Amino acid sequence: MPYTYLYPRPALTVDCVVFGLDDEDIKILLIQRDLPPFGGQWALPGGFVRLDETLDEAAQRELQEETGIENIFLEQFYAFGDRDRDPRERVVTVAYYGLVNLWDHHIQAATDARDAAWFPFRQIPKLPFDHDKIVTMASDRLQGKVRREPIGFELLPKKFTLTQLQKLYEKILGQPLDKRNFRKKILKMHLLIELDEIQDNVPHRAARLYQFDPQKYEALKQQGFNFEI
Amino acid sequence: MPYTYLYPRPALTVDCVVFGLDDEDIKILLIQRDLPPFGGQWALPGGFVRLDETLDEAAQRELQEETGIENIFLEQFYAFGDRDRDPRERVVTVAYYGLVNLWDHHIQAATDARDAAWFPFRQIPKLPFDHDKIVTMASDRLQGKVRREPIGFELLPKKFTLTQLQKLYEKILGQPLDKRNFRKKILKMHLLIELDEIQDNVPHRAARLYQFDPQKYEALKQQGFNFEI
DNA sequence: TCAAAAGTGTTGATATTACACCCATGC
DNA sequence: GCATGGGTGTAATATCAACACTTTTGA
Repeated sequence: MPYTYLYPRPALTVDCVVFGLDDEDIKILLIQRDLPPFGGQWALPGGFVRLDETLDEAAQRELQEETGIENIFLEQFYAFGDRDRDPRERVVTVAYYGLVNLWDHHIQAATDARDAAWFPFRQIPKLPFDHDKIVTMASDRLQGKVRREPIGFELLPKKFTLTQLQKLYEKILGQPLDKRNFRKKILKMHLLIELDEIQDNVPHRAARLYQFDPQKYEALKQQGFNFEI
Repeated sequence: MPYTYLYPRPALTVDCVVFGLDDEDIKILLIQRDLPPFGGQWALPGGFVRLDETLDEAAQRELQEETGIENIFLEQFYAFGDRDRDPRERVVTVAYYGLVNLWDHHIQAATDARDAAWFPFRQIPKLPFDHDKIVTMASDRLQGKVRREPIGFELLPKKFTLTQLQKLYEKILGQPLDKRNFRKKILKMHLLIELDEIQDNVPHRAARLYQFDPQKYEALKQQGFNFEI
């Protein structure tokens, strides 16, 4: 069922750079392409935008279809439109970055993908198209975002310790942080609710648990408060 | 000469939010649409992306065609893809913001536009499509950009005074800055070359002229220097 | 009693803000 | 001599970076 237009149009796709965190390295989600071009190669999940969905919806859908991951934090960051970025024809892609923790999200390959897997960020294979460029830019944007907006909390369980939070920031920012200074800075923002609970079943002194207070954050933001780590 | 595809495609356009500075307010460049939809209304310059040009090229071309402004600083900032943003059909637009000074760039209406004109930023008419949203987001992005990258210098003549520079930042940021602190901060960066020249033909004490040093900036940036005002 | 991580303050350096007067020039 | 903008310094405060030991707990 062909579609005809008066003028030629580029194809429009979305691509997703999803960063994943577990106890170790930061990882990135790739799929093994099933179809040409670059069949068999590992690449970013993504695909064509349909007429009945927004760009954000297209990104969430493609991610779900190709990797099984649903309903995660995804933010659009750039449209890549170089002439020859796709060997088949002119394709413009709108790129998203996302962030998930690896405990809550299990991947499974599906549509158009033989396989889906997490790769340690420093050991990503050479990617097809301009996906290397997309990944680099996504990483930069994520770092900026995570410093300026409290999105890191989405990766932790509801109740978490300050050390867990610090480790998370160290992994995303790729640098160690001073424990005392980190705690001072975070607590001074008054965005965390100190709970009357402590860790359970740990083979050492149990740490106090905290909870992020999104309402407080929204309220402070109204007043011009700037989150910054 | 119709073009046929196997699957339907959204149309792809670019739109430009160009901010202009002169001695007074900050202004924004609009065109009066000649064709439907919204013929006769003021809107952002922009148009369809061709197959043989990158997104950046499309933005520069449309701007040139519709307003006569050429070869300016333009940066892509977001793709807008809501389903009903265009009443005709599904159109995704990649939006750019730009910055020019009003002395060097004279506008003239052309293709698809009856007229082109600068509107004071606070007196923009109601715009069609989702152009209001695009303008708001462009303004936010521009402010972030101008604080973190020395793009403000592009708006001044090659040789400028510190007061000119300060006035420029005050207009873009929409807030007054302290003269002594501003000068301290700027000079401490060592990005300005102090010239042996002073202003000419001014009815008061002539101010020293400075010049921005882009090479120095690139060198410092390599070393992790962060421009920030 | 040992291992493992939790928790906690101070100090010096640096950056930020607020603020007011004299200077040079052209008219 | 006056109007106009040019140019300059300091003190108080806030922020940031560096740094090490004691505490608690379970095994």
